[in-house]
Amino acid sequence: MQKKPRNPDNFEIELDAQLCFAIYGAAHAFTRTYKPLLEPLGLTYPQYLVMIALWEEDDQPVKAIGDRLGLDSGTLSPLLKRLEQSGLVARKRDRDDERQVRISLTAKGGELRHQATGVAQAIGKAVGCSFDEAVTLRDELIALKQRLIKAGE
Amino acid sequence: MQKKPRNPDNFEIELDAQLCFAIYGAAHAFTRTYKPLLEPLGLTYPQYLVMIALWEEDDQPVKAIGDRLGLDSGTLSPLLKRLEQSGLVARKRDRDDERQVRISLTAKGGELRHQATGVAQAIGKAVGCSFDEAVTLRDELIALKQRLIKAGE
DNA sequence: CGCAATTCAATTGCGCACAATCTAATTACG
DNA sequence: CGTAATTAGATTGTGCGCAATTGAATTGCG
Repeated sequence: MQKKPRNPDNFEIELDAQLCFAIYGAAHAFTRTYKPLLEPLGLTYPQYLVMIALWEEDDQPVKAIGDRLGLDSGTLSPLLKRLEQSGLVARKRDRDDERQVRISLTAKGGELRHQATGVAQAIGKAVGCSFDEAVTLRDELIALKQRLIKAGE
Repeated sequence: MQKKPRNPDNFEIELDAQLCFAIYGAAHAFTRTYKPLLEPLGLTYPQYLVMIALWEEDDQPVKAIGDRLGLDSGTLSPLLKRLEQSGLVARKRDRDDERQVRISLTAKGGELRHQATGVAQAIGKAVGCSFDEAVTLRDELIALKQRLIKAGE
């Protein structure tokens, strides 16, 4: 894969686009790998992320979950309603600040954590690289994300 | 960031989940970075990917574009209709195999390529890492994607 | 105190992403 | 040859992801 100078009359995908495309593809590959593992739990991948956030710390406001996952209320409101309908979480207004809706795990939602342990193991196997490699890649991606966010002010 | 053995009664996000989450976040950061750059061109990011594919090789069947980008007809059909309505591409049945719909650039679609040169430059700047770093990261991601796909048979 | 600005969540609208299903065209095979 | 299997694309339905708007609650400031 050689790098040629940009030539508007002889277009090639630039490295930046290749990198972006590689991330795009890897992200989709991840969600596709998670899908069959999460299906028995009745969760989609973004719902699983929300459950992880709640397993780490129960009874959080929507805003806190959104900050953690980088999602806004337009995404979370319907998603949380579906989790509520599945009987995994409860939604109640904070008494001290009635603007906030606090999300808490139901007994069923808390127990799902045990069924989910197999998921991480299966993913670890599918990732198929060493611990150190995974750490490095994770940190590079986090750094890249930070630079992109910073570049966008 | 220390690694502790898995303990179902004291849950922590596993490295695999952290890696997945990092990719998820980086992918979103990329699309957010592209968004304001592509807006003046009247393109979304997936539409931009399709245009790149067509700038590389004009007059492709939907299937070929889908294979290139990892998208199916359920995603591409409406997307291509929008590109057609924007006057950037034309859709016509292949005469030799009427199952296929060939997508070709209009004059307007071809010219858009010149306006798009600034996009890659801006992304390159936002990515903010060296050429070698970007190459390495790209290749690691491609390898990871391949392993994930392979693990899913 | 009282009004303006801010914050939080919900809602609306648009555009992917993908499974499942459908139709039409082509190819394979007995 | 003719039927079955395959292939291409479109359609439908569900669920994100995000911008923009709304409405209610809270905070800040004169």
